[in-house]
Amino acid sequence: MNSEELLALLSAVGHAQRLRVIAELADGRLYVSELARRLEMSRPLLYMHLDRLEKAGLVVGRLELSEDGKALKYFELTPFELKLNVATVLAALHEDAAAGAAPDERP
Amino acid sequence: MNSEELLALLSAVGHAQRLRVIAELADGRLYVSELARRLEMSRPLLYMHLDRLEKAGLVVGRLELSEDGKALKYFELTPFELKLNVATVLAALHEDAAAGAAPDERP
DNA sequence: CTTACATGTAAGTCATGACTGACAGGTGCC
DNA sequence: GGCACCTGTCAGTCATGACTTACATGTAAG
Repeated sequence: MNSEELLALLSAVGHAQRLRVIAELADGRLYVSELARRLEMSRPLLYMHLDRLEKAGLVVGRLELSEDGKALKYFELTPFELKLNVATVLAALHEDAAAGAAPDERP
Repeated sequence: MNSEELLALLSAVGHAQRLRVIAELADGRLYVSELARRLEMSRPLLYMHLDRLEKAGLVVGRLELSEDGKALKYFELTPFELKLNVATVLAALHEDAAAGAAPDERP
């Protein structure tokens, strides 16, 4: 994991609203409108947060057709586990340097 | 750990510059001006980042007098370790709710 | 055909965090 | 005194993230 991925993850989780989104999805998947109602949040705003979370790999969204033909966009949590300490930070920056110095594994 | 503390921690670490600060301090403590030079960052800016890190409990600063009487503000890393997953998030939000509902442990 | 519910996005506002430059002060050294 | 260091903070700019309102689309049910 490089620093870009690490930053995406940390800055995604490091926001009060997104913390609530994660908590709400912990019980199981939900579609966007329903989730917006539960969190009392406007849908466009929720979209942004879900975008952020999805880019960080914390949630995945899937558009589905319900039995009665309605389109519903379901989001569910991706299991994640990160041990955050000094070593993690150093490793991420280290990986950046390695990638920058040697973009390809073997010449 | 409640959500406020969790957010402080995550948003503190979740920034490229502060990642570099942490990495630089990993080798040992440094005083502000020296740290600013190494990171090629203006001192006022560095102060802000150090503030943020200190409030999150990731670093501690101590003003010391060198042998020749110069005042130096040394910063050093505080060992930290956080396991970040869904359970952590839920626990933090849970703690908020508990504190809000029952501010005192026993009546 | 209107109501109700869903997705998706564009446009614009607003607050905040990130950053700069300039200044105040203090000490030691030549 | 003047230079070379340090600490600390204020005032201001700038970019970005967070947020709202409004609209376009589609389907199903009454």
